[in-house]
Amino acid sequence: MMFSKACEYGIRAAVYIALQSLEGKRVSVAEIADEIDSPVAFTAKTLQQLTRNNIVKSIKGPSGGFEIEKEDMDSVKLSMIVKAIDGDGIYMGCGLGLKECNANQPCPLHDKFADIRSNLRKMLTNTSLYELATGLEVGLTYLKR
Amino acid sequence: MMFSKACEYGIRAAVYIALQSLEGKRVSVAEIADEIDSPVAFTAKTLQQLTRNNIVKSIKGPSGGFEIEKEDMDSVKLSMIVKAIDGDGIYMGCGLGLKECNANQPCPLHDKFADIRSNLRKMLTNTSLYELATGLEVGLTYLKR
DNA sequence: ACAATAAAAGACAATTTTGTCCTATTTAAT
DNA sequence: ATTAAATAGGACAAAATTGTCTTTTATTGT
Repeated sequence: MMFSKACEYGIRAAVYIALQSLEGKRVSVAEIADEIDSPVAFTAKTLQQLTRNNIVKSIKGPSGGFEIEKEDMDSVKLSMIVKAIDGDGIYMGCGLGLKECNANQPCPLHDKFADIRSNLRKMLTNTSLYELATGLEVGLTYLKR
Repeated sequence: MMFSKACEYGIRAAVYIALQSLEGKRVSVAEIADEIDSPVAFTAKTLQQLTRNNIVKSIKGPSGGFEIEKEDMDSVKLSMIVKAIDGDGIYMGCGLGLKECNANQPCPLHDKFADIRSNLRKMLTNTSLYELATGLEVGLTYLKR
């Protein structure tokens, strides 16, 4: 709706990886896809984007899988995941798709959107994977259904 | 970015139609597409959706075209256009794509998104075509570039 | 009645997104 | 060294979105 499917899967996957990493567990794509209810192969592709962007760490071979260092969890923000997969158009681009839309030459929605996009940008840049993972850990939030 | 291309064109087209209707002018698809810088045939399709939803009025034949009654302009809200083309998922659905995401079983972003989506919904349901068209009329906003 | 004009409708094409499958590469364990 | 387990990468397929083109329908003006 707001993000692409790939981005939705990417965020859910990252949160699940973080959750498991908090408990010192490394997870496979198969397990991730199962736990976040997403297509395995497609999720694998999406995870590749995240590893290339150093958002999650992948280890090949037996007992390999995905993980996120505990000390990185706090510095990895949602905005980094979204940007890696969808780009920053959601919170940077014009709501009506104009190339040149700014305070000087605003589209009719420019001012109306300003606050919303600003809040969205702030939320995404301030929310860390750690925060999301701990919410899950405590059993307050869910990744499927 | 936020809306589909069809929806972007739809909004821009509706605003342009409203602007011209304010001056008592009826406009053709060709003129609309030219003025909002969009593909003609595709814009025509999108306009069909708006006419079916009684958001704009279309008149066939010579000196026909699209228009919006002045008295309707104020009651036509952005949310109606968006809903007619993209559905209401942007401001009603879950940010992470979960089917069942609510206060009881929230996704990790549910609370973080609550305000943003609520503001977006309010903005869309409160903003009328009249308001947008008059901004254009005064020369404060733009529909292309 | 006829010709011209404009939207409606439908078939088709291109592109992007979403998704699958097979092979290659890396690594751990025996 | 060999085998097995895991991600990486590439080719392909399906579906959705975006876009074009042609024909039909309605309406106006002559």
